[in-house]
Amino acid sequence: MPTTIKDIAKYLGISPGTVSRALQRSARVSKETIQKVEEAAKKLKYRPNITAQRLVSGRTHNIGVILSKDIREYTSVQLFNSIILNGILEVAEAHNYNLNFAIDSQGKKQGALFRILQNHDVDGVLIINVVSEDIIATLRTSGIPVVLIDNHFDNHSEFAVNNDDRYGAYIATKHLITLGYPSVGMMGITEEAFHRECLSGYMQALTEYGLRVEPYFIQKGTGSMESTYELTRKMIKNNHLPKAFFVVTDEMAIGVIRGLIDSGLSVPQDVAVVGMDDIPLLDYVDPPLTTVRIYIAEMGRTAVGMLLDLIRGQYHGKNQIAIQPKLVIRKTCGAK
Amino acid sequence: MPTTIKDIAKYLGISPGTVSRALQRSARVSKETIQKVEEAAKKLKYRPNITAQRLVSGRTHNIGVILSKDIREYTSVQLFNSIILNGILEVAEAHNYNLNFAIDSQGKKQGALFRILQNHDVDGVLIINVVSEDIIATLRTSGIPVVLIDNHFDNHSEFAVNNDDRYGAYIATKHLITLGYPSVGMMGITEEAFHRECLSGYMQALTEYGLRVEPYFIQKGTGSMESTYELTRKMIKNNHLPKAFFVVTDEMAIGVIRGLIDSGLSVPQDVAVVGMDDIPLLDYVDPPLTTVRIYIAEMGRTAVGMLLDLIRGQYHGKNQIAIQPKLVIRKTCGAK
DNA sequence: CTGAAAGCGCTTACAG
DNA sequence: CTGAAAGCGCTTACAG
Repeated sequence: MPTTIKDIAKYLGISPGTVSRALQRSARVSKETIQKVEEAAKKLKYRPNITAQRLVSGRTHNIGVILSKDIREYTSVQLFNSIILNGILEVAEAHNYNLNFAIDSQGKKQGALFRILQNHDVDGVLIINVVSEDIIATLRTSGIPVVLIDNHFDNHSEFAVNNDDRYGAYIATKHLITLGYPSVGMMGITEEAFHRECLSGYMQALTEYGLRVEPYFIQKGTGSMESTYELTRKMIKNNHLPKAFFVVTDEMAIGVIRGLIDSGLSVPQDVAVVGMDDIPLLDYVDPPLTTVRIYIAEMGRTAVGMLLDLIRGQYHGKNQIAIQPKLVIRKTCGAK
Repeated sequence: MPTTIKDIAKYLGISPGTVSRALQRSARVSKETIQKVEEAAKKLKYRPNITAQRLVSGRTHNIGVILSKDIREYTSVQLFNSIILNGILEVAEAHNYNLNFAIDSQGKKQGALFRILQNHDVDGVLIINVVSEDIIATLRTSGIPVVLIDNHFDNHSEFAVNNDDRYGAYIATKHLITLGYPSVGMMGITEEAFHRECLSGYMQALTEYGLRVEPYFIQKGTGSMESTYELTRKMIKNNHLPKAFFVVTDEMAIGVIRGLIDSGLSVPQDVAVVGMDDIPLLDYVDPPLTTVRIYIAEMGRTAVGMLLDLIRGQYHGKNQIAIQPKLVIRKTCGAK
């Protein structure tokens, strides 16, 4: 049996209430009492029972973290998520908050997600990646503060932290254009909101430098390496290819490069490629991939800060925060 | 204010105790009462207050997960950990357990780790990777069940789940030997227990096939790519190199390969290499790395199962469980 | 089968 | 500055 506040009270011959106040170093308790209590607490190895504290305070000191199913797969999406998690962990830990994880099992009305949402078990919720809309709706009715991370959500009334995809697409495309490639294509993705952002940045660069928009040069993969591999092969077969590609994820960019190489073309000599994410080992893939580095841990950190303020009812910033990415030049863009 | 058990009681004109029992579908409550209560609960949107349940049950339904500092760095260690986490999450979720994370901030006596350990906030603890010994000692005195994962801990009285490193080293070395390489070196690591395991498997293969042991061919890196890069360059400079290497991690294996290539040697023609881990993108590094695949998510799953049994006081298996890895053949071993 | 009561460990008005 | 008491939301012997 762990020591309780009562044990300390009995030990010192004072009341439990006073012990509690002393432990909180309340100004309404004498210095001597505080000291006596602290000594006794140490001696008796007292540790507060958080559960009891939670019950009376109504605060759980838990943050729910909802991940999309994807994280279970062994892909770079997973790594991406795990880095966001690190950022979250860092800040949450500093503020004495615990994290409760749950997977969005798409509609399955049970499991940890359900528990977290409905059982008063969290003070706020962080949602990573795409999660079904009805979960967000459920959350909204529950009144629990929610912050979306990397969620490419259209509704601007949600609190969200994202990579500035538009800007990322813009700098990548611009980089390729200023390198002198006469035509730049974009390999986008079937995820609509995300695609739209990238497209907007891509178009801005094209317009700014007076390049013609060739609709065929804008394709959409599903997110997998295979999808862009096939798309690339198809374009090659049709003999209609830009001199450079901005691809919206590194994994898809590797698919493009493989498609090119397997058709006997070389990168960047025949076609240049720039990806986005900056997943690990890119220095060692062949050829090393130039990409747009997303500051994912920073996204996590920012989101927790926002959520904590929201929980305390003192967030006054913008609903949507976009973190600026940065170009990382390696070999596939052809820059010397 | 959320609905409580009292609200339901008042609404139905029965006592809170009966409501509680009905909600648990106790056999000692009439079928009609159970039905009435369930309907009322639904109608009033009742959700149990987990905190209160915890206070009375004494069970937190939380599992503490302690990670080493490493996870904050953007390396494959991190990915490795994140995959273990997936395995953990999967099983914990299925059993309605939450996860509480903490970073081992090496001796810093505060933060989430401290909270988790001392505040009755978890029913059991999972420790991933190397954690300082005194934390394990603290845990042991607390009486909370602990399972180590990927911890390469010497003390066989601890509960632990690990990769079978000895076996991994054995199959890798054996593979290289049967491919016909006359000498096989091992690039080990400064982490002692881990190194010893690998060495034992490596030696077993050498002995079994009657290969001579050349002490200079057994080196130790720190874990980083750079460390093995330098070691390899040094061996080349000394003009004393085996025809093949088993390297205990993929990241270090890539360091070896870079060292070889930067010295004008080719892989696997001049020197073959086999790594261990099977981190992502290995198909696309140059040349694609043959490796020993570790089933890391499985390690996580196994560990949670063990911990849950331990918590319930009904674990009767072995203290140490080793998960068997598998050889994944790509290009660097030179197998056709 | 059901109710009244005590209790889990803590906090916090309310008196004094 | 301190004590006695009520209460957070639930569970569970104990009676009946």
